[in-house]
Amino acid sequence: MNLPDVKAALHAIDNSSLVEKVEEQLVDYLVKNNLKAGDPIPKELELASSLGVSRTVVREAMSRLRMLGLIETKKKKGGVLATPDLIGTLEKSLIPRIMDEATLRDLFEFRLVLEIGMADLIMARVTEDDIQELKKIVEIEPDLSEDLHFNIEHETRFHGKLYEITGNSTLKKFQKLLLPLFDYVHRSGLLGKQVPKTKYVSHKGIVQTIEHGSPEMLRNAMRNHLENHFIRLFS
Amino acid sequence: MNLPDVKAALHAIDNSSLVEKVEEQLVDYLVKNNLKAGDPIPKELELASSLGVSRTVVREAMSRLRMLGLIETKKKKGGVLATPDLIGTLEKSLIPRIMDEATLRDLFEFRLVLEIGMADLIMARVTEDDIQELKKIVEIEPDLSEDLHFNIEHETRFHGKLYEITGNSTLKKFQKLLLPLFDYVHRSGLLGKQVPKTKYVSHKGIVQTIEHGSPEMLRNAMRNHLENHFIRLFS
DNA sequence: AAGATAATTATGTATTACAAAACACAAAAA
DNA sequence: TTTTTGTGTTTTGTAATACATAATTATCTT
Repeated sequence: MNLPDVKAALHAIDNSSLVEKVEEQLVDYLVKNNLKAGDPIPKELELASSLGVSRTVVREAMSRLRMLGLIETKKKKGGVLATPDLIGTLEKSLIPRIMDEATLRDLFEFRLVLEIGMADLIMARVTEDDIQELKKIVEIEPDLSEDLHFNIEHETRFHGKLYEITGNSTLKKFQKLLLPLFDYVHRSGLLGKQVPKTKYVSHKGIVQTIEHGSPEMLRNAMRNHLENHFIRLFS
Repeated sequence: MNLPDVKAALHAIDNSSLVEKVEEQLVDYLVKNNLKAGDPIPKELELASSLGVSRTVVREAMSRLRMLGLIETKKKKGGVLATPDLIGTLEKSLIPRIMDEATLRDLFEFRLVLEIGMADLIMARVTEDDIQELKKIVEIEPDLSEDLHFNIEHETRFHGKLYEITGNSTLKKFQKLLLPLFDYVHRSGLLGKQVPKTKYVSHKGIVQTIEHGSPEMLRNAMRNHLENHFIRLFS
């Protein structure tokens, strides 16, 4: 009897706690009843007696949903459905030194993928003002030899502006979220050694491409700009 | 006195509940003490008395961390630090009908960005076996006129395989997470009307590019393949 | 010495009690 | 009449206690 057979024959025993079950039931309730933001949720005591558990358990489950931003509660008023903040939730569990290396590497790649892939959004939505601001940023582009910390700050400001131009605030928040992680990954030696810093397409080059080029050209420029990182990944 | 002044003069009162504060303190504790996966956490009663709150509050806070996968607890043994599952956490709060439209649109774009940007990962890591499997998938590429449901399933299988080839399992999980959302966005009329389906670069074309082309060519092919979606976005 | 049994310890669940905020509505004051 | 003030009620937030349950350790029996 091989593994799939076993799985079919035996169904997994329920190892979850009451809280987990109630949590599931609650989400189920929200979805099934087609509730939308602002709609009220039954009182804790109602839920407790409906589900046949103590208020303690209901409260723990609701506490979890509250953390996800799925619900909000007020004294006397009770709970209402809210619109959760995806990225904010992610933030809570993203603690570099705790995460396993595979995921860290994955997220590092994730950034590269995003920055290349967002070229089309940038080209479609960039404004004259954006270009002026980018120019102002790259005007003071630091030399490679200069202070590393300043370099990083500059990098962040430039790339951050690019994310902003996409007009996709989820994307932007995601970037902000990943920032502390890169610092960590760089330092951790997770990606093999730092390659000798050659400069490929510069920030100035990217701005020029945005101003006068095409989405395709921007993708290529961005890919080239990130070459150092790719080398470390694929070596 | 205008608003910024007020903000500076008056700092916002602390409106957070005890549970939230304890939650924060706990995460702080984990980070500050440089704990790594498997390291034990103080007992609930210790924490309660250390923090000067009831066990109820400590348990609610820990329940939240447990949900994030940040800690695990066993009877008699107590709690230990664990490695959280980022995407799994996201999954809990990603309920399409509850999310606001702006975020839904953002996530729709997110997918397009990813699929174009991951060309380099694909080209760097694709194997002969992968190509054979892709060929087998596109062999039975359905006609546009055929059953819509089958079309969607086919789309999913093809693009899912591409994510898999990247070797980035976080990316793959992310895709899986976003799947139900696209269904919803398509139906919701959130993106203006469906454009008349023209076929641009086909799945077959993409496979050919992967087999014989360059990363740059794959990015372009992918961009073209997704043209229908981009049109809806930018119109 | 091996295995069964009991004691111990920490988490999981239930119950009760009360504090704190939000709301409703009546009573008092202008 | 309108506004303020008080008073009661409801529902969540926190605390305290008790006991159930699982895992570990110690103890006992043969």
